[in-house]
Amino acid sequence: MPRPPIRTAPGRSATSRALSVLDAFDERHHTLTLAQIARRTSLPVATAHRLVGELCRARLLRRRPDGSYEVGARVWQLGLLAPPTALREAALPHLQDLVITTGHTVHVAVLEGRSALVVERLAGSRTQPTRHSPGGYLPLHCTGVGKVLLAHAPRDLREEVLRAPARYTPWTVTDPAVLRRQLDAVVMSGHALSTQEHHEGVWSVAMPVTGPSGVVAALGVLAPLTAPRLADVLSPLSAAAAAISASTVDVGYGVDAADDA
Amino acid sequence: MPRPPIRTAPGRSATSRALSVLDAFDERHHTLTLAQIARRTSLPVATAHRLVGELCRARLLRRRPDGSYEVGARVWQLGLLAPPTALREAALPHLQDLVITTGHTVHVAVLEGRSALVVERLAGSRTQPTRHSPGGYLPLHCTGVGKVLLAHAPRDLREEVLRAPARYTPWTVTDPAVLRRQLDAVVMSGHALSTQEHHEGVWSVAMPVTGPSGVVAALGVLAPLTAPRLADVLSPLSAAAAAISASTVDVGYGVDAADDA
DNA sequence: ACACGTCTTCCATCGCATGGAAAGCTTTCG
DNA sequence: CGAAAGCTTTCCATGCGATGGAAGACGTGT
Repeated sequence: MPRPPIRTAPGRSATSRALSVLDAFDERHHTLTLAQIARRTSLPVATAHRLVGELCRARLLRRRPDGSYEVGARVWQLGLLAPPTALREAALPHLQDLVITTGHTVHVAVLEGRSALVVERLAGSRTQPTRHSPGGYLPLHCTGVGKVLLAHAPRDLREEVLRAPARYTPWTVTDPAVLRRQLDAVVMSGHALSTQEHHEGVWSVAMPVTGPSGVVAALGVLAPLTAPRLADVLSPLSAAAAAISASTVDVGYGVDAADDA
Repeated sequence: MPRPPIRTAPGRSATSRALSVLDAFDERHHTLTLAQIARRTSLPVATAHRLVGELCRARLLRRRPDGSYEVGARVWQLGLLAPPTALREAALPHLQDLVITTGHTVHVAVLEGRSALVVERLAGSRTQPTRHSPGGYLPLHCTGVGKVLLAHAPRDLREEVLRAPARYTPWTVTDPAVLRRQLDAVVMSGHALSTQEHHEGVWSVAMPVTGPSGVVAALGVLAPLTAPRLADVLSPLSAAAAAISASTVDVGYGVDAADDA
């Protein structure tokens, strides 16, 4: 019997569909069943089934004994080649120093789209095993690291972000004019401040980490409002930022080696 | 003018081609140009160009200012969802303890195909900033961690690996019968030994890390031949393996939460 | 036993991936 | 300085293979 013509593909390319399967996984969904993947990607089950099979063959996904799927170790391996890893390696020892000297939580972030991507974060008290926000995003306009990155970002991105700054707390600054002035001050002074603008009861200072070609990341310290003076943090923060900048010089511009077949 | 019929696709699926582009990147090639990618994947330049464009749109690749490509931060983020990350987080504090008490280099590895995948590695002397073999592979038949993993692996994998054990040093054991006996001993004794079987001048001991459903990883200590007695290492190694096993219990079987659109 | 949800296989249709060709561009060399 | 070599990008006619509805197998709950 002739089958009625299939409603066929919307417009997305074959590859983009396969990749959207990967996007179905996130912090809250480390493992998914086929049906869940189909729903979350809005793909027909049959199509999802085929794509998932391909991704498993490429080891980007792994089928678990119970039949569900998880992100494969291959992705982790590939991720080690991405820029955040090199920065993370370079920064880690200095982050530890900074945690020890300040006693507060510290983190490093890079500019990623219209957000700050947290590359590493170390908690202040060693009692807590570092709930890992690494991999998470922070807003650019109301966090210390975000302001540093935004202040040194291209003009157009800066203006785009200032167009509609989201409010997180009663203290969040949402006036573009005020923010513009703050960002100019960040460039001048070399550090950025945020006081309860993202989370109540928390303030942060951040400074830029520079590479061969300008600012590549931001280093920030988080402290409770009750914590003493900014002055106590600025000096070690500055030292750590300089140290990371120094060890980052030879990172990122790596191999240019011979060609290959 | 009518174009001669295109030689068309060999047989690989569209998706597999796109993914093969990712495989073009490795430890020695953090950044590649379009032409290099085309060569390394054996794809026509035009095809590679289109695929690379798609991967960039999905943020799995990033175009660098100089025009070349690198693995994108998105891959790093996805990699954080993969099993090795959870294991790594759980193991790290205990690895540090073990490094301090033994003074030697330690590492954790999981079974990946026919190799041991190194999940984390910490150097003994703090002078060296840990050349990161994380992400690298070790052979199963001639390393401490490899033997532990192989000894607890399914029968068929075990036999497959024993079929043709590669020689790395004059001390590498390549006799299947001897290896079989060693592996049985590993299961009985709870630890595996390798003396110069992989690298000359280095011996290693390893023990299994267990999860809810058997052995999930191996914890190993590397030491120079000149280092003193095995007995000095066994006890702290055992303690660390137990500690990691304990904190790994709730890892891997995570969210089974509500469904989703 | 029936209803429901999941996973898997099958296959007719036509959308879109494909790759040769040519143009624009930069770098290297004589 | 002009030519040559290499890299990147765009174009588009062709037909391959991605697509998704349907049906069957399986497991589970009522």
